Amino acid sequence: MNTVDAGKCFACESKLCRFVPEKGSRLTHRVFDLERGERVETCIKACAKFWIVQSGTAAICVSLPDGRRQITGIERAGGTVCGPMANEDSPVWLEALESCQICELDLGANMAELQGNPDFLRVMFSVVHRRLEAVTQHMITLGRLDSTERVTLFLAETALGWTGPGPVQLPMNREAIADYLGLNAETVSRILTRLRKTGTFKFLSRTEYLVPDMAAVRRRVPVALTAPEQNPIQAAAAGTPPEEYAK
Amino acid sequence: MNTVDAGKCFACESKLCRFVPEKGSRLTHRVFDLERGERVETCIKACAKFWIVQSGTAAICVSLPDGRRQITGIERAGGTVCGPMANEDSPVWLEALESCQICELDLGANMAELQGNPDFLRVMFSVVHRRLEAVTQHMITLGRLDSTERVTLFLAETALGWTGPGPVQLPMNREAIADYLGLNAETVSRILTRLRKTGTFKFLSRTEYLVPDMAAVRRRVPVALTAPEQNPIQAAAAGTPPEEYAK
DNA sequence: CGGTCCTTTGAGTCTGTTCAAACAGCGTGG
DNA sequence: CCACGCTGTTTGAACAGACTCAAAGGACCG
Repeated sequence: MNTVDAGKCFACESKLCRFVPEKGSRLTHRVFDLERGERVETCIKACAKFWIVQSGTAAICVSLPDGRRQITGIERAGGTVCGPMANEDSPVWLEALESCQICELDLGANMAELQGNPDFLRVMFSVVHRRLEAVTQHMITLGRLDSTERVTLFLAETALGWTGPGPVQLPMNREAIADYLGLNAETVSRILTRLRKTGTFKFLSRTEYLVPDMAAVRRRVPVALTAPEQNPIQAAAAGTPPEEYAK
Repeated sequence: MNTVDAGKCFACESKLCRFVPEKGSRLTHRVFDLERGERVETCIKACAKFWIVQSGTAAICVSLPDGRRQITGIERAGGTVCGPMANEDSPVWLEALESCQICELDLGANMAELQGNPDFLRVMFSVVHRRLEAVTQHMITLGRLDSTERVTLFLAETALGWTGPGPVQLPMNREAIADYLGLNAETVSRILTRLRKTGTFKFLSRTEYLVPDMAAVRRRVPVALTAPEQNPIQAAAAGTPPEEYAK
């Protein structure tokens, strides 16, 4: 954990750190380097903290008293998670699915002032709205898709979000996938082998795969598969010249 | 459908109509009286429309090409639904679960101006954030609760949200409950009879019930059951004197 | 009184889970 | 280098929960 290096923030979409009053303060602006499995606890409620995934992949997790766990969201580099997303009922935390750098901002000190700042409010709206879209979509997955459709959809979406070179990297183990899809690890494993055998996906290793025919995958899934896009309000909110921060 | 009567708006929490430029215009500010089953279509995307439930109960519905349906939210009197909640993939509509009065606002004309209005932006944030909380919670229900827990939770939450006199009114049929809980109608019916027989809930009719022992219900459900509460950001956003509108 | 819609109940099936065991990958230490 | 232990994955068999299909029962309305 160390003071932020602005040069590493290029991935950040929300650029929320521009609203931190004293730039670089150790209390209001920190960077965590997490190894797989490590967590950042989110505050119970009414907190004005934000976490921005700079690199790696993190899961937003909720657990029930008896140990059942649901991953309510997966954030890749650039994604922002905000404190108000937590609710008081169950513990919510951010967990690194792979080595992960996470920037934590605490805007509590000047929250009162920011309440009158349209720039800030648009970014906040954008962050929350984007998550609402994702969560709503995932609700349909959990409520109305069978296990094969869930896994197929998950692999397809992961592939569409994959920007790196080479085969798609799966930064989660079977259990994490299961907790995201509302299944259990054995079921996920069984379905993955079935999808491999039918040739829908080509697995190079347990964590690398290719999608030979995305059109065929689309036909196997009852929802539209699109690369994430911005809506006009988000675009307006995020309308900050990136050059300013990329140095 | 007729021009709004301000006196009927007392239930509205967001008071978004104060941002409509020409108050009472038929195009930007309409009221729909819906009978059970009737719908209001939500625009595909990038629309600046809002719907406020004035009375009755409405469901936010999504359907898949093969007819599967998921109810992603239930809004009672006072609740606000906003256009950006729709996504382009699947048709999304608002459906009256019982006789329902819904106020539709179209803020498209002055959206550009409103982007700089902190009052408006705080309300928008509040509306979207409140739904995000509800949807996240419901995701856990769909992903990790078994059918009995889902139905028990549903009845308990409905009861906690019930403000009227007398027994709790259930404004949905079995199929709608099923589509909300990711089950099917027969399963819901079976579980309801089981819950009736074990005495967890006392049914006076198919749509009316009492909760004899809420503490016992809480013990049967693995999540905390609390009456809906506002967080500070929402409170700040909704901080408009209600008297101003109640006349 | 008949018709429609919704609900309940039953029987059988199927999907996904549980429990258990074997297997593979990988880092550590001898 | 190999043996060992750890962790995560795969696979199997049995089970349970939820679904499908079907039929009967109620409530309501003309």
